[in-house]
This record gives sequence, C-alpha cells and structure tokens, in this order.
Amino acid sequence: MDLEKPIAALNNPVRRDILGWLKDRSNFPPPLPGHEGIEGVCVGYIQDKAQLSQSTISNYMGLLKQVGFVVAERHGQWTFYRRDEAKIQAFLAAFNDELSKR
Amino acid sequence: MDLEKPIAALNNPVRRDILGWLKDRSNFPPPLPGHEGIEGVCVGYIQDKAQLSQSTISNYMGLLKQVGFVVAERHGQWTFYRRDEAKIQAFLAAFNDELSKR
DNA sequence: CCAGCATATCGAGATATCTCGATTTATGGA
DNA sequence: TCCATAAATCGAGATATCTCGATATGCTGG
Repeated sequence: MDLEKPIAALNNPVRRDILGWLKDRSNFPPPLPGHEGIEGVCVGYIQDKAQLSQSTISNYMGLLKQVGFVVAERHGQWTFYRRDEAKIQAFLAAFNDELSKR
Repeated sequence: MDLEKPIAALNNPVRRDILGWLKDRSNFPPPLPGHEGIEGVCVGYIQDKAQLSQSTISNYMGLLKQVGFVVAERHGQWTFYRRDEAKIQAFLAAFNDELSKR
C-alpha cells in the first residue's frame, strides 16, 4: 500500500477530528425524518460540527474518500459519509509495518 | 500525546525512508576508523543515501529529533542519529488509538 | 592559532496546502 | 417548469512546506 496520500490526508487536525466523530453517530444530531435507516452522516452535520465552510468540508470529505477512509452514499440531495473500518485498519497495519523495526 | 507534529514529520517520503534505513546499520557504509563502537549513523552517510543537500538532511534530522523519533549524539565533529524505538512505538500506539474505532 | 571538515542555521524562491466565497450540478417539492 | 436546498467544483489569496546555496558554528590536528 502506498502511504503517501493517506498520511497527507491525516496531516490535518480537522480531518482527523472528523474521522473521530464518525466513530459514533451520536456525535451528530439525530437523523432528519426519512433518514432514520441510513448509515453515515450528511455533509451539513459535519460542517456544523467542524465550523468550516461548506466547500472546505466537501473538499475534506472528498480527500478522505479518495484514500478510502470513508465511504459516500447519496440519498436524494444528501451525501452520507461513514468510516470504512477495514480500509482504516489496513492503512494502520501498513503504517505500523513501515515504522516498526520488526 | 499530541499527534500534530509527529504526523507532519512523517508526511514526507524521504523522512520516512530515513527512519526505515535507520532500522538497520547495514543500510549504510561501515563506520569510519574510530567510530566502530558508536551507535547510529552520521549525517553525511544519510545525505549520501538520500541524495539531497546537506542542509536539507540536517533540517530533516532536526525535525525527526524534535518529535522524538531519533536521538542525536555528538562525537567530535560528527553527529550520529539513531531511532528511538520507544518513542516510535509510543507514537504508533497513540496514532492507532486515535484512528481505530475501539 | 589556523585550516579543514562535519554539521547547523539562515534566507529565499518554488511549490503545495488551506480555506474561502462564488458558481455549478443534482435532486425533490410546489 | 421553477424554486429551494445539499453538495461538489472552481478560482484565488494567504500560509506553510520543501529544498537549495551561502554562511556560521564547532571540533580536531598540526
């Protein structure tokens, strides 16, 4: 696995925060009516919590998606993002491997 | 532990390479006469291997030292750098903890 | 003390990242 | 169809990082 882009994606405190918040849906307001069964959190909620502009958060989520740390799912006009635990673990394994002596 | 600076230090392929090379002394030429017992590798050897300017490598080693990934030891006019395995492991543990779900 | 070598520090130009507001695209409702 | 809302994309200024050459510092041998 190439670590370059994943590490760059994590080299930002807000992006790391977002990944942290996404561990637990209850870090965000309850789903809107009609969204109850959907996994993940919409961009607007993430933006409200991060307190950065809409375009910045959209950009951040795009970066996190590019490196596989999150998965996006569109429902109507909303995009729901959630963590991809397997990809995150795979990265952590590769990262540990590259850094650890043996 | 604050992850900001350590992650930034690792957000560079040459700095990661250097940390990798330092896992094994045999990645570098044998010690000069008089340096046989000394742990670590001098800046010049690292520079030769990395193929970047002396000032860049000195800067890189300073960054890696600041975040604790390497230890510097001066012997005469040479500075010998070696990995601090405990610090690296401590960082990896904190990093895993921040990223993993539980 | 001086010359020479290893390393560190300084200053700067090139490049990349951050973050924004404005605009565009996509969707759903009246 | 028109409008409103959510999200993505675009373009740009501010800031940070990369990397260099030049210079400074520190050490050693003569």
